[in-house]
Amino acid sequence: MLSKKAKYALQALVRLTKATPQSPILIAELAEQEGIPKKFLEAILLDLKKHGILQSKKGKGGGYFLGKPPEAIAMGQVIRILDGPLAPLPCVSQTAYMKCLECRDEKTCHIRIVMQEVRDATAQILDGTSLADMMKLGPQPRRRRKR
Amino acid sequence: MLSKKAKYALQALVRLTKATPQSPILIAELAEQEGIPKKFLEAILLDLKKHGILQSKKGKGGGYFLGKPPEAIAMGQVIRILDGPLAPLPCVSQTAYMKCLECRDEKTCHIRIVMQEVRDATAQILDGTSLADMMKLGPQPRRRRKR
DNA sequence: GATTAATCTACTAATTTGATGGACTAAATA
DNA sequence: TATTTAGTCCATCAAATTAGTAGATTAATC
Repeated sequence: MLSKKAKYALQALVRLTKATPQSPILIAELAEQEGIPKKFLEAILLDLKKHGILQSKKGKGGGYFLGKPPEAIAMGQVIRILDGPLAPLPCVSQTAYMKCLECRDEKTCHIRIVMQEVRDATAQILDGTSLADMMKLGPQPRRRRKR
Repeated sequence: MLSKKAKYALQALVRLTKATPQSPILIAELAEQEGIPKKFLEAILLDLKKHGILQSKKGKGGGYFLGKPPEAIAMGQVIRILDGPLAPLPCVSQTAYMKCLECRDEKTCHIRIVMQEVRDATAQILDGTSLADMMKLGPQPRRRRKR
């Protein structure tokens, strides 16, 4: 389940596709429009900034805007920043692999094999969908992407 | 991320494929073999029993065994029992749908559309894989199932 | 009726999640 | 350069969830 943090982040990013370095959007504005506690959103945006997803300007006329083109911002990356690995088990994570403590033979662990499939399917969708892709989506489901 | 509860449940179920009504397996035995706190496992098995996944016998010669054939036990069902809906957002859950509070138009919510894809892909794998299927899996990935 | 083993009730501890308050820093501008 | 604006940093907090424990009870077998 996605945390509120990640969901707020995605909501904010959708809004921020309308921002530019010349006309950034205020935290307060985003918070109000999306019904997100301002202080909470503040921490989220800062986190995204530290990972290069966003940039910001201080002082009058300041605010937030995208740190790179929406084509280069993958949903998977955003969710990992806020919620950690996509994998349902640490032993199938690509970005934060950790061996199961008592798992004697990982290669034949039945549970692991299924969870690996789940992780791959999830990652394929989320890493294969950029912010730009998402903005283009309509009510009709699309065909599965290749990569 | 799968909870320990769900992971323990799956581990126990793998072991329980070896049990029969005539020779059930003890909670204590399962707990020791899998390194699961006994009392914790107790609650998990009871929960699975209440949902028809397991059956049990009390007294000497008692223990747990599968409540239905392993072909009829879907991974998705087990995980839902222990961890709740598979969906990353309540608004894309088939089994526990809940509208987002401030989402004005669900049909065009970009986030929802992507999360719907994730839920569908996850459910396809987990509801399409029975305990029997899982036991058959080897290190080689299989082709995606139809349903 | 003694033993075995699951069941039920009720906690408790630890961790994570969601959120808040206030001081501090950098940029713009009057 | 003083003031205002708006992001940054730090510390803390409450609620919820997750993980685990304790002890009494019930049902089956010998």
